[in-house]
Amino acid sequence: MLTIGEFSKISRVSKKALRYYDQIGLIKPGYVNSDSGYRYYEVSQLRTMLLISRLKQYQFSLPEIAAVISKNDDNYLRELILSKKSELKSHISNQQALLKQMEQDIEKIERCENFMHTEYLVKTVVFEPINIYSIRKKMSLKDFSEAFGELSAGLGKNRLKQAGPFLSLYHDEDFNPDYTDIEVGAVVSDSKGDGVRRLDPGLCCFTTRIGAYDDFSPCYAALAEWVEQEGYVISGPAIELYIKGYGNNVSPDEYVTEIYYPIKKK
Amino acid sequence: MLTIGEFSKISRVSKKALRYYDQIGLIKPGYVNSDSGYRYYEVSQLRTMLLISRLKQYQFSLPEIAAVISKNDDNYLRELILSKKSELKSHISNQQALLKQMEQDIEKIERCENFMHTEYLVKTVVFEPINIYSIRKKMSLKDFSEAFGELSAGLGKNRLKQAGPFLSLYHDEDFNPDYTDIEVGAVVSDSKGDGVRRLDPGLCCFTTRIGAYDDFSPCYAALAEWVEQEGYVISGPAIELYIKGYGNNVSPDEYVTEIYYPIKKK
DNA sequence: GTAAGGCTTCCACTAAGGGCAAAGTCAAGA
DNA sequence: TCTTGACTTTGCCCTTAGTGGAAGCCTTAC
Repeated sequence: MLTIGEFSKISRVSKKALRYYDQIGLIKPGYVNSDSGYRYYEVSQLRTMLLISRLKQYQFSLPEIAAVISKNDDNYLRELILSKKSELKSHISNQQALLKQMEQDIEKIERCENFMHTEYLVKTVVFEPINIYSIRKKMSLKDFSEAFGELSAGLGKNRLKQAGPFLSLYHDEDFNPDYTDIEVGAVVSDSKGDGVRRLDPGLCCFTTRIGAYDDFSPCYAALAEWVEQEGYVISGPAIELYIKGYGNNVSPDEYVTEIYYPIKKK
Repeated sequence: MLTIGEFSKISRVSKKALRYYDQIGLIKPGYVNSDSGYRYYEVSQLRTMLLISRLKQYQFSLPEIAAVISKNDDNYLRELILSKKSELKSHISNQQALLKQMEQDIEKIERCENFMHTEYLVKTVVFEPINIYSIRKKMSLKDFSEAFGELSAGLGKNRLKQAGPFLSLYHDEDFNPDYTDIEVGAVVSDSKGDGVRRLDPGLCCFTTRIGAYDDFSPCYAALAEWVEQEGYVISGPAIELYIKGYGNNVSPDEYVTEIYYPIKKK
């Protein structure tokens, strides 16, 4: 049997962590002296501890690791590693996209351009009423793209004829990235049907953004600045119109999105 | 001026976060009604908020972002982005190594091998006394490789003749990954000199590990199991001998390391 | 027998906010 | 002018995976 210090040294896990793992029931010492409270670990527990450390490297949470250990089912573990693997993969590709953006920003700074400042031409328009088929729900921003899958399925099921681009409306009061009140939709020719409604935002200001769906915030900032300057106020949820996008077989650099804010005079 | 809710919606930052940023002084609303405590933001602050969000994506901590904003120096920002970029790059390559290991583990499970179980042949030997030049200090495990640079420099400066492999000793009581008491050294022919000492661990058990310096824990576990089984106890700090390694112009897969534990009979 | 070091528990703290509650404020409609 | 409902305020506790320190027992070596 090993004292906590010996076990800590061999397994390369801190004593503090070992006590914590004991506390949450992840790995309990083989024997605890009930008088002194001293923990004594079996040498065989080193294997378990090793597995824990490995899974921690793999970004498993402690409850997940505890589940793996208590189940002791290789197939379950395999599934979990596979899912973590794909999670990690998408994480890596996100980070690689970030790297690219960092490089662009550095170039911008080196060209002495005003960092973060992109010009957007803002115009007003009276948004003509359209009929849309839409699904509105609260979702995490991560699930945004999935919603369009659901939308397409709904279009087919209801035998609706798409007559314009996909779009989305941001209804949230009180922004929260994990729980956003979004309505995704598509312009349809029909004016009746399940999920079909009339969209009539009236007077809007809008701007056109060309490029991938990475970071629309500068557009929104530009619109808000314009609204303030021209003495309007925003009077409804923002509308994004995906003029050219994912479905159009063009590269993300050529995506075209129009962003509208319904406005009225102050 | 915008209420916190409007500012939140446009900037896509939660109200909670905005209040928190106000509290820590990262971005304070342009005007606060001193009667009601209501926060009102300038439209122009959207640009600042955008910068904050961007830097947060880049894994800047909030104090780092605050420094960027208060300094308002493009060159400083550029340096910081550059350093975050290289940090992120090494992070990505770590994660890619993890991916590879995950794949190996999955294969192992699919071949129905005992997961995490590698056989190591453990033997005993009387470790003949050697002279080593060494540097002992507490360091983070991340700085481990740097220590060998320092060691090489020290060897040259003290005109010592290297007469054997590099090695390291793990002195820590109470393992702590950020602050480990490690002695890195090299076998030398001289028996006197600054930093030169005699290493005489006596009876040892040891095992040989072939492969990259990624995860030695299974070796340590195997050694500890052997020590227990054979009725010994560990009597000194572990020693790693880098027989073939970084300096030897071989691929990491062919690295050879011997790991020793000084032991005595119980 | 004693001193040193090892072990115990308990409390506070981390980063970046999220959840919730009670209470105060604002603007629009009656 | 009043009321209602939406909006905002502060304050407190909670999150992950532990770290740090303090005060006080317990073991072990000499």
